[in-house]
Amino acid sequence: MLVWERPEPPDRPVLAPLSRERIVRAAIRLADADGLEAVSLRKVAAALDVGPMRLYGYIATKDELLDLMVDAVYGEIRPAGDGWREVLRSLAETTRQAVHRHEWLADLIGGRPQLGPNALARGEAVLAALGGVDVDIVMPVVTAVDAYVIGAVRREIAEQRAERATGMDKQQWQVTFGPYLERTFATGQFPALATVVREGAHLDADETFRIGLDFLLDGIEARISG
Amino acid sequence: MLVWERPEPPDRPVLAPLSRERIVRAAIRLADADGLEAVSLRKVAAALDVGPMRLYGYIATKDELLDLMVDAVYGEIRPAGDGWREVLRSLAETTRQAVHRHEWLADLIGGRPQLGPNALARGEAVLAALGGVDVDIVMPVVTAVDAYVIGAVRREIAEQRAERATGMDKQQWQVTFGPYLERTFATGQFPALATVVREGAHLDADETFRIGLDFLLDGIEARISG
DNA sequence: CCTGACGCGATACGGTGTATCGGAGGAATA
DNA sequence: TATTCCTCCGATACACCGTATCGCGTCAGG
Repeated sequence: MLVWERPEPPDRPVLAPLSRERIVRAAIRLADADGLEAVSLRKVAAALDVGPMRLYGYIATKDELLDLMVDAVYGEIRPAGDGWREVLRSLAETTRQAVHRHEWLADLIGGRPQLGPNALARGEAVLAALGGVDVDIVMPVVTAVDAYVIGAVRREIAEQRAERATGMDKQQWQVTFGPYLERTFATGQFPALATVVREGAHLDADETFRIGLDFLLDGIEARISG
Repeated sequence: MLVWERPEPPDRPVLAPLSRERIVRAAIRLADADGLEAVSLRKVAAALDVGPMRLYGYIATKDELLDLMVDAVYGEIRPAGDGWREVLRSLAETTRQAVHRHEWLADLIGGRPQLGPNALARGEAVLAALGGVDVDIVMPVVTAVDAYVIGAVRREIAEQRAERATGMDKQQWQVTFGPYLERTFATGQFPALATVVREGAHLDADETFRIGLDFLLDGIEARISG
């Protein structure tokens, strides 16, 4: 052991003063790269060259960090378009795209009320663009579209992960539906299901999302301008 | 320490021979009582008077246990009714009720493809009841309804938990919308949002769910029988 | 120069999911 | 019956988690 310890490498600049924002960005980078289960306070701290406990000066709890991550992504969503239908479609599509950019969002979306600044700004943008719609019905309409999007993207990402895990691409999956399901269908227990899967049209994820969204928008149309 | 150890309490009957089903039931009991985060393999095992490692003879992983829990609840859902609209409405309502009986389901639903026997049986029941509907469109229709339900109940349970956490009842929550939001609205950053929240009709969870569902069913009607 | 407060981060604690492996118990064989 | 083998159970262990605690180094004030 040395008698005098080198006091500090004096030239390493104090990179940046650590902040909520830097913490959240680091967490999102980890989640984008390796999924949500790769986000631990220890790993986030390590990515910032800092002890784990340092983070508690900026966030109260891990759940708060997750909320901040979600809100950060909500900052990427800004619906646009003319007329209520375009606005709602844009809201749905841009939200879906955000989830595809950040798969881990599928695990968190809808799981907690989103009251962060970016989520509120998104809501403000939507409602402002929907200014012409009856104030008593606009909230249920937006809520319904959000609900549909949340459920649809969750299923979509879940399916995507399952395909990735089995190593099958979409085509194989839909044709064979997995050896397990083939076997199950072969038992004849689920005739209606088997018929639909084998004879029904097979749609890709984009089409499925759009069709369901169109159902919903068509139904909304009847109440808004019908 | 005794010279002879009591070999075993001979009268305690070997209660039941441990099975997937008993494990899943125990896990569901824990989750119903204390939430999903109370479900750990150690606690489930303890509830069954068994060492944690015993469980691995029946399940491969904790995720598999969670899948089995979800599938077990799917066994409670059996839509009924005459005509496609009644069937779909019943599908949505009974699924929602199942989530309200098992709040933890909101955390899991839609998170993985459900291919268990009960989920398939639910699908079979729905499709069989929808026998009259065009085979090319029935799948997107059911998928859309499921997506809406998943997103809607997630938001619903999330909001319910937030209210419970703040100790506010629904009325207070909607009127004050929390001191934080009041303060935020007071800044004038979100005029459209503030207007809608303050002037729009306030609906309870049942109404909100039903209205969104009606939007969707109305939109489906146009494609099915319109 | 001394003292005090303060804030950082090392350490610690109780928990998690699950891999490993020694040993007990029963079955099969001599 | 005695002995060997095999199987399967569960104690132990490992790596990791979120976070409470608290000693120490550092700096401000007297």
